[in-house]
Amino acid sequence: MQASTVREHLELLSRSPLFRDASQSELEAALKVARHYEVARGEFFFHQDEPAVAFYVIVEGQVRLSQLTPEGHQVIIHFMGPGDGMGIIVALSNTTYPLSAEAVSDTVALRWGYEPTIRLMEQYPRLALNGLRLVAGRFHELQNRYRELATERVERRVARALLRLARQTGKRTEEGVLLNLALSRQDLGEMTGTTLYTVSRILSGWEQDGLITTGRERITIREPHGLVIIAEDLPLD
Amino acid sequence: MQASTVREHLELLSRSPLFRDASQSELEAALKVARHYEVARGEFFFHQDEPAVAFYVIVEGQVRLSQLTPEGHQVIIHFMGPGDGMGIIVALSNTTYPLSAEAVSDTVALRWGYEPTIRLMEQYPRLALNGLRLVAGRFHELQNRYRELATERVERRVARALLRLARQTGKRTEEGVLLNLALSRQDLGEMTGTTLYTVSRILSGWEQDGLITTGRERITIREPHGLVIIAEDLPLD
DNA sequence: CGCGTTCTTGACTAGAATCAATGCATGTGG
DNA sequence: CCACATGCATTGATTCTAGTCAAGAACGCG
Repeated sequence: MQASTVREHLELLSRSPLFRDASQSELEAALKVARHYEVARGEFFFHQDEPAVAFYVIVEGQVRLSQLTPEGHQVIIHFMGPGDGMGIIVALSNTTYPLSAEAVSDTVALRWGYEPTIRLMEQYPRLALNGLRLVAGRFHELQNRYRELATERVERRVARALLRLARQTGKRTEEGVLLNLALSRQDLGEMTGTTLYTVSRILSGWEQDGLITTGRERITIREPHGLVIIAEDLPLD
Repeated sequence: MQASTVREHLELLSRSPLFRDASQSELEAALKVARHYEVARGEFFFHQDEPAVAFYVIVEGQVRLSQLTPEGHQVIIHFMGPGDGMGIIVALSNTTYPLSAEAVSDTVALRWGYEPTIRLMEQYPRLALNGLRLVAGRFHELQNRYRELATERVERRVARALLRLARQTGKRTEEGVLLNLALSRQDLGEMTGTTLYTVSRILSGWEQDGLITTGRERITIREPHGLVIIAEDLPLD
């Protein structure tokens, strides 16, 4: 690896929540046992139910985490971008991956195997604690989405999903906030526990109201505030 | 604390997943910084959105973990019994509890504060790793339930919930497996993301088919196999 | 330009929520 | 021990959200 790349990676790691407050030497020790790993668009980092042998921190690109039901329905659990870690939890628990990780664009990541990770964590307990914290946040989020799914209407869930995506991967344009991500109606349905038809109807409605503009696998949010009103079920003024 | 109690606690901890493979000295160190904690039926260990200051391992009794939506709907996330740990995740991430923990029967627990826990974990990385593993399992389960909620019908979800509860707190009787837990239709609804009316209708149906017998806050499963068939959507033979 | 996706829209249906009335247990106090 | 209050459970009638199915339009790519 080139020196400049190493420096970039160190820089990225230091900004990644997993390595928060880690010293320079810890970062270097971690990076030393990491492998550079590239995955092309459409390829998988790992599949559901495979034994978990490694965890990854994304350097560049975007990854979709999804679960497949025995009946063949897909459920999208999360999208991830640079700095995010995948599989941290399971790589340490010696089980199988509970979901599949697919690159939705060409993706570069750092990869840690099981043994090195364990050694690293035992040596630097801070990393294990950070891992726990990180997982805590993810857990927290999943619980909230579980609650949403149990108690809220589809329209609110879709509104929330869009706002979340906007925060994660939104890109300001003069039109509004563009979701910088190939995102089909099907995908949105799988994220919110509904069908592509219902999503289509909802988006059409919002487009009529001027809240968003849509295209094939493209959505721009013109009035984030309007979506917030729907997501939070506020009275319209 | 009496010596016999200490011995019991050590015994319990050694069987608790959090302290799996821990040495006797680790257990003793952990127990030394723990506090005995009792909560009467109907009282709370902690409430949602309070700052997380401690985690607990249940010694005796049963605890219901639930979330309250801004609109006032309640969602039951989990029931816990002896040996289970609550708040492990958040107590280490210095945030707030994402849910409330209510004792559904008089409950005895061990309690660890934030500082001692951190020190313990830094000293014995194994505990942090175990914590991670534990959370991984819980995470895994929550993901599965999220997927269920997104893709499955109410009847299947209720069937699964009953089977889960039977595994956790079931008690064999000559009638079948009794759910040893005051469990109202409302509770079941909040566990499965539906209403008490729908639950009532479903249970009535199953009772007609001879799968279960019900009473006020009491359910006995006569034909677990029948429920499995519904839960897994197997063809009936 | 033709082809495969993705998206839209309409008609219909079904599953489940909501509302309302009533029936049962359980525990309480006279 | 009975009358009563309270909370839990059942059931029916109705409504409505969202799923299903079908047909065709729009888009982007080779």
